[in-house]
Amino acid sequence: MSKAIPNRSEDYSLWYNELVKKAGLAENSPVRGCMVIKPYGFAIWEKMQQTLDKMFKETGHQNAYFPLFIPKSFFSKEASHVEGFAKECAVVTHYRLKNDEVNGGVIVDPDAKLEEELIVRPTSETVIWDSYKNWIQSYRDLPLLINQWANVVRWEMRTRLFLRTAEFLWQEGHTAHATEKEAQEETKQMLDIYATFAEQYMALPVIKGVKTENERFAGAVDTYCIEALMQDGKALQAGTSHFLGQNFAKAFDVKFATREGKDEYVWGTSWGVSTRLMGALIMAHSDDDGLVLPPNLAPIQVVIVPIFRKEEELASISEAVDPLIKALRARNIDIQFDKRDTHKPGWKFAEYELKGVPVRIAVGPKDLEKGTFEIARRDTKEKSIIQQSEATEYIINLLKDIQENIHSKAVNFQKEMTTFVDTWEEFKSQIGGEGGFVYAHWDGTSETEDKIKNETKATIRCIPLDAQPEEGKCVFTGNPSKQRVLFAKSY
RNA sequence: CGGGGCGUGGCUCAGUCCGGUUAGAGUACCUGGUUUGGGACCAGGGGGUCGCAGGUUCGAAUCCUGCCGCCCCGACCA
Repeated sequence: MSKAIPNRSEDYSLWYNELVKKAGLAENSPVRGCMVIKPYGFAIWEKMQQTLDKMFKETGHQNAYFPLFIPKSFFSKEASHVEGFAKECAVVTHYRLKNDEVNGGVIVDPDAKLEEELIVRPTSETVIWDSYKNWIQSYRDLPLLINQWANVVRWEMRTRLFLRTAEFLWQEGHTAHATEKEAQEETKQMLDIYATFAEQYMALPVIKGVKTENERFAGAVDTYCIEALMQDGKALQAGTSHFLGQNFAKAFDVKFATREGKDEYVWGTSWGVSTRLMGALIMAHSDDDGLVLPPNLAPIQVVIVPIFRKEEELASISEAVDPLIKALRARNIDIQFDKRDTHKPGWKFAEYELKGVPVRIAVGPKDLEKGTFEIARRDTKEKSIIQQSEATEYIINLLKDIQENIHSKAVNFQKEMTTFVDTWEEFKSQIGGEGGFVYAHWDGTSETEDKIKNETKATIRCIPLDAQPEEGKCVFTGNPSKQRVLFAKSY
């Protein structure tokens, strides 16, 4: 059997790239830095969307939609925000094309210059807060809990499928509250939702924490994040939740009348996850044979591959699997019966492994004779012969078991790749070697953080929320520190 | 924007240094047959502006000049 994808340990980024393409998730588009998400990849994203959307609505949020274009002037209202995004904005300057009389083709009509340029949103804080000014008058209008599913554009210098593309799909929540405490609670609630989603659906353990000043979102008072560890020992920021304080309220003049009749600025939050989660899902669990999808997010959870020579054989196989298909569908399992005669069984086995389908059932003449199914699990590659009458319950339990197994495998990996270091030598050799999560003391200054980054490429991923206070000395300067922070090389 | 590499059927690439039959292979695709419990085999077939433009030459994928595009490493970042 020829290898469909490169070996994971030999060249991780080549492996990742080929896997994304071969599994039919996405490909590079002719448009610079953009990607085409193919049906199978989009089906996974849709499952993520549905799950997250439900969690948002259960916590009182509503969806809305705001414009793609943002007038340039909106950006100048929050100084640190514009500074953070200025270098990566796509700008619309004209609104019309015309025929090129000289060279043929079309040119931008110089007469159609916009009076004010429009920025293609890199994030929507500014347009949304501009609306909030009109939506919020009194404490009765609060809290305002809005989410939007949208695309955004950031003109990145270098792109990578799912992990960093010039255009990406995401969800951005933007909330306004009467009190600082309530906004803080919202920020943390959404971080918890992201962490729960990562753990329970993506089977991905994450570290919750707060960003240092260097890594903070432009315009935020505090940026909280979840950090995940990939199989090559690099960290990936999988989601962020920002406490905005009153920064945007002040910039866009969003005030409300309190019960006491006083005018006050509202308190804001914003939070988002993107198609980058797809990258995390792929990199965290996949192996040299392809994707390994957690059952809770797999578009196809169970596939049936019939093994047959003649039409009659397929007919009797269909008859045998029909009750199983009905029973599993009744239990909300996504099951597919691949009766195509254009591909051989072996080809299908390899294909569904590449696509990460958690459970595969093979049914042939031998099974029909014995009244059995051959049931194979993607995560461990184990095969079992199961009586047809017991198959439904077996598969339902197996899906649960696979979900748990993928999760605990990722938990163990993260544990093995987590080290606590106290000396600069250890720090350098750990980061330069196998990488992983490195907990070390830090003196709390941006200067030290920058120096460590310049020397080792490692950054502070976050100051973990659940870290125990611990007296120590900064691994770089030796200055006093009160708790360890999480270092790693990152994507 | 700096440093490196590469543009040849859909995909992966050989051929380029040292110019010379009709430009090749693997894979994918189409047809027929044999196959079908782990990416089948045999036979036949279709598909190429050799990135673009110009130049040198009897002759250019190959040499020269200019341009364009892509990938990798950095800086930047969800």
